[in-house]
Amino acid sequence: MRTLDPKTAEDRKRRLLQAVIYHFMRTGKPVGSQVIVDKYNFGMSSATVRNMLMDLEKEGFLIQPHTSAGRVPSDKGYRLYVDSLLEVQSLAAAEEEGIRKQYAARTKELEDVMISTSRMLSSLSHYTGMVLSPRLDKSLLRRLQLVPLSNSQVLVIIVSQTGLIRHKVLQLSRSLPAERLSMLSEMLNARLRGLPLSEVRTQILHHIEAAEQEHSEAFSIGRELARDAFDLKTTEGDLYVEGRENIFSFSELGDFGELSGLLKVIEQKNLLTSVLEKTMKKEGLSIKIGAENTRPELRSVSLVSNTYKLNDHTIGVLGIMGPRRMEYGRMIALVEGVTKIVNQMLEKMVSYE
Amino acid sequence: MRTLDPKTAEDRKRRLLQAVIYHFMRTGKPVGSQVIVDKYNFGMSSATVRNMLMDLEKEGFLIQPHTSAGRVPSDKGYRLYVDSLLEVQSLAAAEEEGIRKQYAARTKELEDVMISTSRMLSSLSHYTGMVLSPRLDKSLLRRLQLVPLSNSQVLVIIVSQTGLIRHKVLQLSRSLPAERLSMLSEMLNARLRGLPLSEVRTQILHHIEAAEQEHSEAFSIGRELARDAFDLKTTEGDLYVEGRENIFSFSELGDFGELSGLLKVIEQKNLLTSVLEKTMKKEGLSIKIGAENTRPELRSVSLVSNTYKLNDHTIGVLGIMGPRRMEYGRMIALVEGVTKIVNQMLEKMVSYE
DNA sequence: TATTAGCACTCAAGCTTACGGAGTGCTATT
DNA sequence: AATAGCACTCCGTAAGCTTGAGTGCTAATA
Repeated sequence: MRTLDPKTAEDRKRRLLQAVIYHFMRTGKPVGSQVIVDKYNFGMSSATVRNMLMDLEKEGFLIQPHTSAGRVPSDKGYRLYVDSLLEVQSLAAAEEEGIRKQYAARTKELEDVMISTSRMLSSLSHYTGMVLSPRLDKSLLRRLQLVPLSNSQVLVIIVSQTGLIRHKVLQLSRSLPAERLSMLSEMLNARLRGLPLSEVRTQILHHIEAAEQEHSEAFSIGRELARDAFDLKTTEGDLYVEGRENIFSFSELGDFGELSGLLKVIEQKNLLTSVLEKTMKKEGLSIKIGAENTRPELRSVSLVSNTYKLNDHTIGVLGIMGPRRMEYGRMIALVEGVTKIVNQMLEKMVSYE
Repeated sequence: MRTLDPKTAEDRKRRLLQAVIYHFMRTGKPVGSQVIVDKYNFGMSSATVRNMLMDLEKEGFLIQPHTSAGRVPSDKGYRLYVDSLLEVQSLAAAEEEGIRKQYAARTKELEDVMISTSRMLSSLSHYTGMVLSPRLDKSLLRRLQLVPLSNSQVLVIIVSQTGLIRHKVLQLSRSLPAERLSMLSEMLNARLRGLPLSEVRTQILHHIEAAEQEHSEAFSIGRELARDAFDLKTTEGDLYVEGRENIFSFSELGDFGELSGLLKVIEQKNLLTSVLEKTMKKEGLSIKIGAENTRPELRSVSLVSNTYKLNDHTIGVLGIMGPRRMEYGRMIALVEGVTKIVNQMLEKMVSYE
């Protein structure tokens, strides 16, 4: 049995890589040939292992921090590990049920779901949990309500089909009696319901123009509505982040500057939002390992995220950010499990309509 | 002129302390006797300065990190500095006008004011800006509106006199036609307006009981309203924090653990809220230096905060968190200036009513 | 021909030593 | 009371040394 079947040899190399990555994930220290021999039963000497490690390094799956140190997985190594070596676990039924219960009953509106979800992701992973909520302008209008606050102020309430609730105070240039306002509210509500919010703006103007003859005051409020309340530039998806403090435990306390850069990205909503939005481009699970993230500040972390949807339309992303050496298996299972639950909750929420 | 008037001597010691603190604030390094002689014109030799420094240390105003190092101000030293040495500057009129403009026109509701204010504090101080918004249960009800979302769901909108807007989705146990709901909405609105929100809950039940004979359905929704929407335990003052990332530049990159603890406090809303609430107990400017903060994690930072009010009632706090060696003069002026502006804005907002 | 044992080599990390500099406290002097 | 002078302390840094884990290569082996 001297000569090995090349397939077997290749297979063994894979298993070795897997062992190295696995060990590194647990310890965080470069892995040497001796440890492999000691702790994993490959039935060969350290010298042989070393030869194979050299091969793996030449192929780019491993990296030596410096000559005569053990090996550390490269991004490419992790990638292979994630893509093929890993048998994807799924959340145990009991575990999933547990999560479901945690959501409790108080998730009637979308914001609650978002908050609970980011908490859940963070506390179960011990990393940082993130959820990007649906963009308002992509949602359909479920209800529009004008509430008089004073002679010259109106509170505009916008409820989207997805359960997002937004409000905005409008300063009127001319006053409007309460009864007229509530009529207007009903009128607009009836005509605009079900429209995408991005179209509401132009539709308001349209309807208002038609009504202009009848009630000139409607014209002015309509213009203000369209301009201020439905100016959706500012209504990009909201970001919910939980467990930022965990980056201290997982950032490998490398150097200070790196940590600081990471913090800066995590603290700034717009930066993190744009990162997440990128992963939303294609539906489904996304894993970004180290430098696969475009932002250089994120080169030492990995992102596991998934899109969630409603009526077969992708409407948002959720996921976790952790160290590159995370237990991808568990994390993938977690993110997928939570996504599943969120999808179901959203569906249920809309069906109440 | 050998023998000095004791008053003059004391005065000179004060000025020396001031110089040490001033210098330390700029450089962050322990201050030695030589530097004082070189850069500040006290007209005496380093030996004399050393003697005085020893006195100041014995009195507890200065600390030596270790034998044969320069001196560093103690909390007590900063305290004296702040309390008496410091001539409080006020914001230049032009500067104040600049801030006022920054607030822009889009601050019609309270939340906008809070957000803008925390941003303002952070960006002008380069530290971390914080605002604690009024507690909802302490405010008066300005408007209550029920909006039908579906047969079994009602959106409850609560607008406080201070301009706080809260919403809550209510799941009804029995359905209610839209017209009846809007009548109920108007009825409650008329009767409850102006009441403190903390009383609204019991009042709802009261009014509902009276109406029970007429409309039994009102009873059930009223109970749900009182139980869910006006359960104000969860409505403690909201916290707005901006510029967390700045703690990296001011935390003197001491040791890692300290920074991590600080981060943890800053990240957790409830912790930071309770810290700020403490400073709210007595009205007016509050300066907490280092260990004067009860939380041990905050022992290396200082807090400059001020209460803001409406109708002579303290309703919230705003302030900054920075390094102990901050320029207290400028920071105090900043916090006071911003408070003044916020007070005025709040007054104006309520007057729209 | 794949594997192994053996060996020389490398490098990071930790420890010791040396030393310059900043700063002090004390004492004798003015 | 203020100062000059001096011995001393301690930090920080750099240089040298040792240790140990780990490597790559080569020659022997089954």
